[in-house]
Amino acid sequence: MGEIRQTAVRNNLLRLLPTTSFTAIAMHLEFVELPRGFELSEPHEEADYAYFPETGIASIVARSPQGQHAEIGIFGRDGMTPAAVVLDAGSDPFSIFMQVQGDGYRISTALLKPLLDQDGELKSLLGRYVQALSVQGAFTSLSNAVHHIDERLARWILMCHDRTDGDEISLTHEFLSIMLAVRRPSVTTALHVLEGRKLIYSERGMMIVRDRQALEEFAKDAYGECEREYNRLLGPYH
Amino acid sequence: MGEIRQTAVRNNLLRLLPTTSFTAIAMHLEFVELPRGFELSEPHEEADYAYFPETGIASIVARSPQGQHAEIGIFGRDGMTPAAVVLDAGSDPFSIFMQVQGDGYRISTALLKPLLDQDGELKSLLGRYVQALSVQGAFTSLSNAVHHIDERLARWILMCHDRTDGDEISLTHEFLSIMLAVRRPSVTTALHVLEGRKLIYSERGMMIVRDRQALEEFAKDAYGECEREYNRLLGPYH
DNA sequence: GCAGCTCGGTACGGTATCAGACAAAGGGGT
DNA sequence: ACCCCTTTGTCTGATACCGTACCGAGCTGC
Repeated sequence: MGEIRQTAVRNNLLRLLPTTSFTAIAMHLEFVELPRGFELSEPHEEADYAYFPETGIASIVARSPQGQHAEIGIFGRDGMTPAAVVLDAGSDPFSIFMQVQGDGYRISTALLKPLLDQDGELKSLLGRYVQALSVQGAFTSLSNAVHHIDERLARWILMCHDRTDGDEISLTHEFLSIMLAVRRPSVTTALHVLEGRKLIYSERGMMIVRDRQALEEFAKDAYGECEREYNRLLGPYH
Repeated sequence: MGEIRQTAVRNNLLRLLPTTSFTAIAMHLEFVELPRGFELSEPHEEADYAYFPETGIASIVARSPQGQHAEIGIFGRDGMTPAAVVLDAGSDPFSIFMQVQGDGYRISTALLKPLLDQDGELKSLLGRYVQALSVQGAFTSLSNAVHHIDERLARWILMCHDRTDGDEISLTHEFLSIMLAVRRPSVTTALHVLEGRKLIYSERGMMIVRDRQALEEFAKDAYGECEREYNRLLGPYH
């Protein structure tokens, strides 16, 4: 605790805080490992901690009563959870968990809430992030409705790539199929398409981005809008 | 203006405000007609007014660069726009317009912003609404991904029915097809399915809900989650 | 080196939905 | 009454994706 230098922090929200706001929050931040599968918040339960990832990627997943599920957004060092704290909503109906292992800072929600009430800058910053997140959800919705699987896969890879350091993303097809709400074999064939165009390289349990530029062109209509919105609201994060 | 009695107001957010908050905002509220097609806010533009509908239904639509579009949510007397004011985000990338004609109150965003900063109750209430709205978007996303057209149509009709007074909803198939991001003839056949099961009655330019209970059962997995969340956050609105 | 698991590749038939086109029906204006 | 425009109904062929099943390939442990 205690000694966190803001310039050494990688989480974009923490970086963007004014110095005074940062020092106020920093004394309560605790560094934690975030292993794959770690639950940052459970559906309909009030979270004990807010998390600001430094590395790794978290998934936000909605589930229907009958157990259908779809990913509605992801975040890494660009974001935080839970949005419900910022909106004074208590809980939200989503599963939020680490999909790519990493680490980050946490603060008890009991401590974060009063800080939010006192500090307009903090509130505004996190408010803008919540907007960016909900815009991401909206464009996921659009993509689910109108884009083909391979484009949606490309979009998804790009979004992960934005939030990781190297060009390597390690995930199984099974997992990807859940994220995209499609069959597992559909992921396999969609990956083959991308691989055939030399946009990515893929092998058991992981893939490597080979040509990011071309990947963006392939995803074209599916990628970009919510990234532009994030940029407008909170600047670049990588 | 001046003389708006809170008990006579139908907009649920205005109704839920504590009396002091309501009187503070009420003196700036202006009653306006909201004809079909009226733009409550345009993409990437800062809105001049915030709207609190009393009747009618508004659509929130996301557009991709290449002009694909999909509805991500709707609201009527249960909500307001723009969410961006609440989140200190300036604008948002959506088209928001009246899809069923109605009326409501508006207030200049320049006046609403300072009220939000001063009044914690107002801020909390609208924050909770923003959460409800973004949850609605999330479940739209899920529905787009996993549910069949007729279920999505049923969901959509139910959501409209929640926000209107009678059992009658007047919209063309063309319009519906845009909302659901499907072909126009697909709407026609999906409506036939619902009509065949005697859940609705449909004729040129309008439809009538005949058996709401059965409609909910038909939509089953697609309907209910975000309504429960709204209820938890803001109570019933009809 | 073999057993046993997870993960990935592939195949087959089925179907929901699409793209596009066209015709019939309703409704309003002159 | 008529014309015209909007809205709805229907058809044909194509295709993206599904459900299911099965097998091979790659890791891990002993």
